[in-house]
Amino acid sequence: MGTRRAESTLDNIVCTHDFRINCSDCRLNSICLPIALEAHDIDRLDNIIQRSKPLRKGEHVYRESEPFTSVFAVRSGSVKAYKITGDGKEQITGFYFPGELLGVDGIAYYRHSVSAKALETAAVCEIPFKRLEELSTTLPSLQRHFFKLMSQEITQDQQLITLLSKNSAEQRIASLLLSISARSARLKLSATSFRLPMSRTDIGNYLGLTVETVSRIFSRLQKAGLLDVENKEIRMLEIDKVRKMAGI
Amino acid sequence: MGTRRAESTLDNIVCTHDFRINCSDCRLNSICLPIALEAHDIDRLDNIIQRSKPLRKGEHVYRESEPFTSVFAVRSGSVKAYKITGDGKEQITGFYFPGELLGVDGIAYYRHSVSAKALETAAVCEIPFKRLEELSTTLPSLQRHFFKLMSQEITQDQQLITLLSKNSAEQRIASLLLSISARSARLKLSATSFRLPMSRTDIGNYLGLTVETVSRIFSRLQKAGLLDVENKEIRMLEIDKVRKMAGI
DNA sequence: CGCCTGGTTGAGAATCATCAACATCTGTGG
DNA sequence: CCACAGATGTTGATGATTCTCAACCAGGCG
Repeated sequence: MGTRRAESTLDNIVCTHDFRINCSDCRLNSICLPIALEAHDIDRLDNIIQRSKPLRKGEHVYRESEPFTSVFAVRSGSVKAYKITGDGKEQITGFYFPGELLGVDGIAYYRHSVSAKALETAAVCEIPFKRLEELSTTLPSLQRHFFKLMSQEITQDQQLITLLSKNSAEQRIASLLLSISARSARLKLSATSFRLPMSRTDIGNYLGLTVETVSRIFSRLQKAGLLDVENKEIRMLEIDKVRKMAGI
Repeated sequence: MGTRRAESTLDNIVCTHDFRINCSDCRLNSICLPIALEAHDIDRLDNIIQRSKPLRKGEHVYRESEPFTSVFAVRSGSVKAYKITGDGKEQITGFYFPGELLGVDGIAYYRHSVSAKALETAAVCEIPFKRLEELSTTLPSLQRHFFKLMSQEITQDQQLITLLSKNSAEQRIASLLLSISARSARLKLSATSFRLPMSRTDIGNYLGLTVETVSRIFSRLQKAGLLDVENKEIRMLEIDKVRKMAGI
């Protein structure tokens, strides 16, 4: 009951105290921004990146409608992006894990179109966009990589659109679990055992479901023997069946 | 019964026969790609743009998983983007009207992640991406404009996500109508009277609803006096009530 | 300890999907 | 120009999924 499975949490993959580590040494650099760069170009990028202090749970990386000045890479922990709709409701548009880039939504209008806040203790790298833009003009591979990241954001959003438009509650949950599983694996962590950093309410919000439905489906999947759910700790016992359920 | 309201169709705003018109003379240039450019820079962009022959209804601009080489600007008519999901279903991810850019989804993996086909007779400008990229490095305002367009795509997708996640069938339809109304207005056409280029099935697919539900809601809005629906011709009689219904 | 937030479970209600029948529109060939 | 066929759209009856409301439980923190 009281035991924690801390070894599987996503927020421990880099030491959060040593936030001065630079891009060349960062163990995330194979999935983060500089993937396409040569060593000496990484240093040039490294010079413009600002490493911020760890954020505590609930603290904002940036807020909707704030002037857009930077994009951010998650170093540890996790972040949710959300916007407040016309009628005051929250809509979560994405969850971001270590190595993932957030904030590109702000480029269009020089303002952030969503807010981003830490789901747990988290650290982010801040990359001033103006300087990134300047650097891009002299480093074509950086420009290309940056285009690629924005395009990935589009592809992801479109996947979510499909999920919301066509799939049942069960399929949505299964897909989210598989997505988090894949990201956990990308970080060299377990693909079958991980901790959900977000609340059930957040999951429901993101997937267009109510908390109750989310809760019921977790229970159902557990009863069916596909999952072992213990609060936020998830163990996927039958990942193939989960895949099938998600429609893959 | 037999009378057409052809004056309001979106596909007539430029002469589809004269597809050799260049960017400087194009009446869409204030909303299309070169918005941020000086006259002599527009010429440089103009040189790399290829104008294609008009597409007939159902013809593809590009197909999912084809190698990505170009982005496209709609000159006349309209286009839908869609992808085929794992289990063989179609999911429409967007509708594109004159002056709008499509194809940026392909940048990430050098392949198109969706297919795009003409909803009616349509003409598009093809912009080879490689040359656009090269030109971008010497024209910062073009690079910035291009970032902006990709970012807009993200913002739009996120709006659709919110729509699908939080809103009722009635609200989704109302929102789509308002979106098309706004785009019609941007093309200097009527904001209250326009022709829907897509089928009811397409609308349902895009909004995550069945055809029947779409049809019923059109009927309901007509009975309530908010709309005048005559097949694909829409007249918005009470646009403020539609706005309220959409939650704006 | 008790409060408060977050999560679970149940019963009933609402929305939307499904199935089915029918109407209308489009375009093709006579 | 008409007739027909297939596609597209409308309407109704029924049913399933998910939401809403409500009660209850568990864990974390002052």
